[in-house]
Amino acid sequence: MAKTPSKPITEHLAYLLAQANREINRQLDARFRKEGVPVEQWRILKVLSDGKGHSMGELAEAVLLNHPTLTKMVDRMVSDALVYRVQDADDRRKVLMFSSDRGKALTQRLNSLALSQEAFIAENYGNKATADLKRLLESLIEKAN
Amino acid sequence: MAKTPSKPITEHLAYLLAQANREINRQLDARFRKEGVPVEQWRILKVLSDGKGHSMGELAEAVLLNHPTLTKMVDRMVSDALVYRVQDADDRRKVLMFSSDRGKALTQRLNSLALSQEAFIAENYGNKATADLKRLLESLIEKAN
DNA sequence: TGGAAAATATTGAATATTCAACGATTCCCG
DNA sequence: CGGGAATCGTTGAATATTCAATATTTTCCA
Repeated sequence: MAKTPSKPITEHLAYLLAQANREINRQLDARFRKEGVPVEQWRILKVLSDGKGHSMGELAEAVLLNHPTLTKMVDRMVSDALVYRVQDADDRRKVLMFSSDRGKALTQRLNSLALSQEAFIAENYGNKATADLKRLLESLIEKAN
Repeated sequence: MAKTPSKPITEHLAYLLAQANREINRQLDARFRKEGVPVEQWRILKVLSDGKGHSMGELAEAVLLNHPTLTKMVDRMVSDALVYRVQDADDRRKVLMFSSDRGKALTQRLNSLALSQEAFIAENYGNKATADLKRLLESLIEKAN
């Protein structure tokens, strides 16, 4: 009886996603290095950049962090005067997060770095491939929920 | 002058990858729950399942962990008698990792859980979409290196 | 050949994340 | 209305990850 060669890990979707995510995230992190900001903080700032207050729960969902992790990351950002908390008057269990002026200024610089990465990818990987990939990812995410 | 509405975060490739990765990884983790093994350990076991010894450096690369993290995870797996270390006779700086019998048995159970997830995805998301997505991810990873 | 530089893995300290429990507030229904 | 259940966010302890430094071995070239 022959050994059944199991499917290589590199053919698993879960692995390919992890690998691609790691690589792209690393490149983005490298660009953000000079601002000294992790990618997660950019996500937070970006979500808050609409000027509306967002609750911690909303934020956690949007920026792909679980609650305690977000709480502590926000603590750091408050220390850095990038964001601030306001208790929601309508539902006093909630805390609404806002971006400070300093946070907004940083957001713009980070946005620009992120856009430049997007442009770099589109150029090296191809516009069509990039668009196709995004579409497939969106659809996977939708199905997975 | 109108406010320039910045590109929503959900349109950034980096974000879509992070989101998809998080979701798929969660589902896989949920399946592995009953074995009490994190996804990273499955990757390690899977790479070692060829029976050849793999150095820590090789492994770290293959399983998407950096060296110190891998060292400590391997420590835990050695405690659990899933893997063991052997100093490489040809290059004594290196340590070769091997899977124990217990590790191999666990690997099979995990492989089966992972395959069932793959099947589930292929079914719900579509065979063609899954294949296309994998192809695009492989190509992105290749370009990104 | 000798020895500086590179490669490999680990360690310890600092940092970050997670899990479970908690406190406060709101919801809901009997 | 009253009070138990659910929701929201935070905290503290346990765990995991990362960064910088280290020890060991090999490589290589002067």
